Amino acid sequence: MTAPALRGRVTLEDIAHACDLSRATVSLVLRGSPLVNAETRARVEAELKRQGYVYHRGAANLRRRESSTVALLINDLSNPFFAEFAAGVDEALAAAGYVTLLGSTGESSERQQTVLASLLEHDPAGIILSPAEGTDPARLRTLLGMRTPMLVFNRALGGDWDYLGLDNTHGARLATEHLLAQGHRRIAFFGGHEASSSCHERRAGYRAALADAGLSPEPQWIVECSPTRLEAARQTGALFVRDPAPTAAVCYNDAVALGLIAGLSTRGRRAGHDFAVTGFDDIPEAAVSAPPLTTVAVDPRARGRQAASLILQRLRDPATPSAATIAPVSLHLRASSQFTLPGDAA
Amino acid sequence: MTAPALRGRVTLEDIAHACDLSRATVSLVLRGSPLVNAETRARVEAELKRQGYVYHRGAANLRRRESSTVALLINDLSNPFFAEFAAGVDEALAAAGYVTLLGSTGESSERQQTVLASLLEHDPAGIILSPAEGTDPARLRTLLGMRTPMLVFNRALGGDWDYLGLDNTHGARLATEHLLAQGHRRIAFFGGHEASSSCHERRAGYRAALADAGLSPEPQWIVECSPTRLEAARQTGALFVRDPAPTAAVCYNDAVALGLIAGLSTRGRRAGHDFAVTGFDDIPEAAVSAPPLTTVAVDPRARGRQAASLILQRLRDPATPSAATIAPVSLHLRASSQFTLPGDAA
DNA sequence: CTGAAAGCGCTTACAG
DNA sequence: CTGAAAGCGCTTACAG
Repeated sequence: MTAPALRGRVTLEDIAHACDLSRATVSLVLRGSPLVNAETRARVEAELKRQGYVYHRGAANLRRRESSTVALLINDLSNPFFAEFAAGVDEALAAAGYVTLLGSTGESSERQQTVLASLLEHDPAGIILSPAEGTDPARLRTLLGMRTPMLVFNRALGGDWDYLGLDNTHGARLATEHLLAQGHRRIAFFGGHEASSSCHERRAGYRAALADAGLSPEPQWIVECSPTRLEAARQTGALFVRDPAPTAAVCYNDAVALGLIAGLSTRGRRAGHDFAVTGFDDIPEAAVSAPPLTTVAVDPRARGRQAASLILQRLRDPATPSAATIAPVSLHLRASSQFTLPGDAA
Repeated sequence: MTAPALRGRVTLEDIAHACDLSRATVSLVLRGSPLVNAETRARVEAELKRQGYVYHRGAANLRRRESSTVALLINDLSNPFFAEFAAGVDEALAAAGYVTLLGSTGESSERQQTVLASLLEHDPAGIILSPAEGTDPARLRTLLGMRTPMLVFNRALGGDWDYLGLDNTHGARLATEHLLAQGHRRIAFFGGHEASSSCHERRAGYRAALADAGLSPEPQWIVECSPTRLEAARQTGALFVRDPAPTAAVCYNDAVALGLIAGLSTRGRRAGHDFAVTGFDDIPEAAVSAPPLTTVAVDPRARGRQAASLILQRLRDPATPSAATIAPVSLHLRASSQFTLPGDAA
């Protein structure tokens, strides 16, 4: 089997010629102008269909100095959090008549510069960026200039870009309060790197909840590790090197929590029985792990829709106050019904 | 905080004017022509940087009648299979200098028509489509015409489009042989709809493996259900209504397998102990379910890279034979080490 | 109600 | 080595 023969493009000129009209009139038909005679319009529309005309939005955008695309730059779609976020962004952009230009940084700030430069050449009306770790705002600004509005998601960069963040502090507080309500008093914060803003904020929420309960964490209860399942499993032992050992842990995210559950199991402990664990993100795996994980639901798809509508609003009205002042997203705890703990009040 | 003042676009004309040159010469510099005097080139490059020039690829593409985008139409990024696939596509397209235009059909053939029409107006060089269920090839062809090459992924549509499919038959055979090797003789095929080509093919592989072992399935071992976790859990009972009941099931996909595991648990049976289950896809949840699932690894990310390189090859050489003749992807079984079964040879 | 003309930002033969 | 001119497919005042 061979490829079908490709045909050349049908242009307005072709339609105009066939209808004995000028390009201008055909263009008016396309754009739904009321000036055009009804009979003329009908003739043109029939011809458009007959020749299989496809509007060349790029040419129109060039002439009108507009753009109908928005660039979406994320870490990687392999991460369900970003995949859901991207799905939400695309859904809302499509509904508004925009097309999503996709780019992945792979969590590398170098690649981020390259990919962003490439996307900018496609003249997006706006940009939604979930910044790679270690992003330098100054370099970003140099690349971006002042032409294209950008919404930063998930990781604050400073600068005067719009920003949509999760209320990490509040989320971690919810998780910590959940464990306190179960009777736990020796609660660890497990995973993440203090240098990242989201980890920093989550730890703050954790400390605040403990402080409200008149508690303060032992230093050895705060354990750093890369936010991956594997690293978390490897670092599990760090929780138990010194007494008093914790009886529960607020984890930086679900990946870490799942790794911790595995790590506990290796040590003969059963999560949800000997040791309580909470996650953050509510990734699909959280619901099917054994036991199902109590976690902070972030609803990344809704965040995506929200990000899209923020950037669209900015495009409509460039003078609106920056979204950096918009209240952070509120989160809720999705507690697993199967996740009950023995009273372990120390 | 207010939005930064947006500035107008810097064009070749601006650079040319500043350097006392014509647009043509600046264009030659951009395109790396050896004709340009070295000193002139240096001056232009400095000025490009100074003014923060951004190449307008759309304008260039219009003039050159080229395109540097590829449209990717998938069901929904919420499905990790498609998210991984999309990640692979984007990775390979970006490496080749293309930008991905994203579109989601939500498994609706109506939306597929709408979204594809919108993407076509952005003049993609090619299209990668994972078709929605119930896609009508004739309507697709009407919309597409003969201008834009398309690669169909995962679900055969007929027509003379390029096609990349999984070797479903082989995968299901592997899963079935795995269960046979464990000693099972009464093996069900659970989930999916016969009408879908992938389900049809997987059942064929299952039957073939059984036939090779001198077995043929009882009719009640073939159970239809929608390929979702919930439906699978609901349909679990259908496996046990009549004797002889199966001792194992080859599931249509991982979602169905996880639903079946839940359904078994409701009935007091333990998957991997009283009843053996295999999946298909190797989604991330498969590894963390209890017990971890033995499944057919499809490596959707590699499929994405493959799809991208096929469409790129088609763009390079429109006359290459259609990929419909390309050998289907081979699959392998990812057996969970924790998944051991009692000998249950009937 | 319709057409001629100019122009969006670029490229590419063709001269010189 | 550099520039003038035409043109990609469209839109939009401006005439008529």
